[in-house]
Amino acid sequence: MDNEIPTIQDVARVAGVSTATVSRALSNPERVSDSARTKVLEAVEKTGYVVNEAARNLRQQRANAIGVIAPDLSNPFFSSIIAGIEQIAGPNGFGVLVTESSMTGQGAFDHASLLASARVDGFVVLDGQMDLSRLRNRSKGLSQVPVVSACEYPVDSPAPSVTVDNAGGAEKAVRHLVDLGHTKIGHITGPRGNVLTTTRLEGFRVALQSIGLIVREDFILPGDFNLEAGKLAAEIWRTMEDRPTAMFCASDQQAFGFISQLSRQGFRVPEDVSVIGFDDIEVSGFFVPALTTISQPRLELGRMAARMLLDRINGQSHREGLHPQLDVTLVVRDSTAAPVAA
Amino acid sequence: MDNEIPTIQDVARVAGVSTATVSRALSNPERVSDSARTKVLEAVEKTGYVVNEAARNLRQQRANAIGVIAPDLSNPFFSSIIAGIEQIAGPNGFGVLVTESSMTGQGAFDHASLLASARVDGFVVLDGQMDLSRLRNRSKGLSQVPVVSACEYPVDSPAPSVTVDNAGGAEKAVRHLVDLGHTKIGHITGPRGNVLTTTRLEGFRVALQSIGLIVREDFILPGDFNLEAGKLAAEIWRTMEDRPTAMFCASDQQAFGFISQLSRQGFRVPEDVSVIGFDDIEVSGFFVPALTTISQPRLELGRMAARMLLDRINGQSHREGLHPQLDVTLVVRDSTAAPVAA
DNA sequence: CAAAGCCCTGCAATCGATTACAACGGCTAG
DNA sequence: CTAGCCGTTGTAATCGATTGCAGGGCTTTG
Repeated sequence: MDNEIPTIQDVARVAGVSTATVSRALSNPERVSDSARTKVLEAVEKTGYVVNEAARNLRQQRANAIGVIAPDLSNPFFSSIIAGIEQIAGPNGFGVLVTESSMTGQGAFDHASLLASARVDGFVVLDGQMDLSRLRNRSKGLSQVPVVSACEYPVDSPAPSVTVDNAGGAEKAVRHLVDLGHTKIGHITGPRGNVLTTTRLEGFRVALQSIGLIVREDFILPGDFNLEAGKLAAEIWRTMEDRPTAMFCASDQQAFGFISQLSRQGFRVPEDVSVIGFDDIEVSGFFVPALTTISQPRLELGRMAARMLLDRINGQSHREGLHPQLDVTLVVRDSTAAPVAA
Repeated sequence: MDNEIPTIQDVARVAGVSTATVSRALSNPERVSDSARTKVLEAVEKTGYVVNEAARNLRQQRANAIGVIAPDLSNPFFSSIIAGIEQIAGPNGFGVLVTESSMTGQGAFDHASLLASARVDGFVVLDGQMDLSRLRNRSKGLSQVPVVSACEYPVDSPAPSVTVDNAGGAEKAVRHLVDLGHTKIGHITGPRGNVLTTTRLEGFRVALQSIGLIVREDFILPGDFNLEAGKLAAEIWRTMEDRPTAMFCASDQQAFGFISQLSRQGFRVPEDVSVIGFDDIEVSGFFVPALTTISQPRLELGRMAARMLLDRINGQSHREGLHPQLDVTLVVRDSTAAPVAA
């Protein structure tokens, strides 16, 4: 077996045609004759030819790859989205380069350089804090840098984005708790400055008001999306004189931290306090108690973001609108129940 | 601001030197004069030049990227490893392309093609079931295809790998349970045919025997690493006439599924049965009850795999041995306790 | 029957960086 | 004083695929 990698020259020689014909036969099959096409395909089969992407990328001035900028790779929430991106990008011939936002500025891996260096044709950004303004444009015809925000998004950016209905999710959560009979409902927020934090908080406020309940500011605890934040919030809840009987958490992880810490202190969920999360990550259905939560279509989020980005890269503009918003659904499990009569 | 991307020609013109000098000044700074170097660096600064990777890759016949083949992207266990790979690859100028094994054969994204097409220089394989034999060699000087297995590994492959001491972990788990006073210890295995499954099972057997306990085959339940498998095992445990008082689970996720299902049926952990997991994923410390488990250094696993692969790609051979094995540690939390006196 | 058009194909330029080779100036040693 | 060497620099070939342009053969049309 020959160990050398065959080039288009080899294929051309075997097929008895020019390299131009080989190239055309492979990328524009309808532009060559039937006989040429079959000869080329046979030669490709025989030689085991695979296109050299580096050469193609150089000539075509595109990378056939997209970058994904995620804030935290170890968070299971993001990995599903990335899987969704993969599902679309791969079959379209695009590679997916994953980077953590925290890597910015590390050697040649600054994200701006990643684009400028022709390594990727665009980005899916999962981190709302990213400063997109520094990205330079590489592809000539495009009016804007090919970037699509998913999930989180910078508030003032003109970049297209795909998100979920965060306010609607908050409302569904509140309504569920109210339906169970709760009136003293608290909220643990996400990190300060995050769009998801503000939209979910706002949705929470609006929902309470529209139902006719007053919003108690002391029931709104500052937090983060991670486990630790839930734990800290639990400590605060414990010391409150007048406690909420139900908590709407900004993320499932946060809810886990909250429940975990309460259990450790001898409280029980949902008997002592109902808890509802947001995200519906895989483990939520298997937590103890199984977590009631707002389910996000994470895979679809990634798939749609990838589709939108590929469209932009290919010059087609917003097939599905500039800012599609996906629906979320309430998943009722065991962490919420009617409040015990006082 | 000029919207065109500057090339090495532009830098050469601004600096008043040839492109060769620019190239040398950037990649072999010691081979040019001080004056030339400063002129070049200033010109780079002024133009905002970033090397075109496609051109470099074509000329140098390498991609400056590595591929990661993971069985399941949504499993949080793998994402940490990928983060570790990123940490090493990025600062070394290597991109990281992530693919799921399930994508194999989808369009141009067959993994063999990925290598042959000069998109990546090598692979970190996280899936022990992968057939590595089909990968073709691209880089001339190398004796073997640059592949490093991490975590899981094909049993008969000559490829280097970095793993953890699975048997040792199993032994630590068993010893912990025995120390607590358990004698009836069961095990839920991983998926059939997986190396981790067999080494952990074997470690479990050996540990029991060396302590002087007999291995009860009916206490060994077949499973998988996922949540669902734990749930199924719980159903079996429930129907057993003579139940183990402690279960060693092949993964944390599996342990969650097991505990979750038992709770739902009214059993309590660790009062009715002690449970110990394997992996120590982030949520384990926040489960209810907090999970006792064997902790794997996942980030370090990824970092070391990346280092080994980069060494191989650069022609240096196995700086740290062909098959390093990292230690695991026992983390005692609340899911294990002494058995209640019968 | 000739002019015009179309389809298919090949030639050769091109993308942007790296690098083998040659040239050149200055220095040292004989 | 000159041959030889070294350090520095530039010229131009090179990587492999794509694609503008032109030419050859065939069909269509006036």
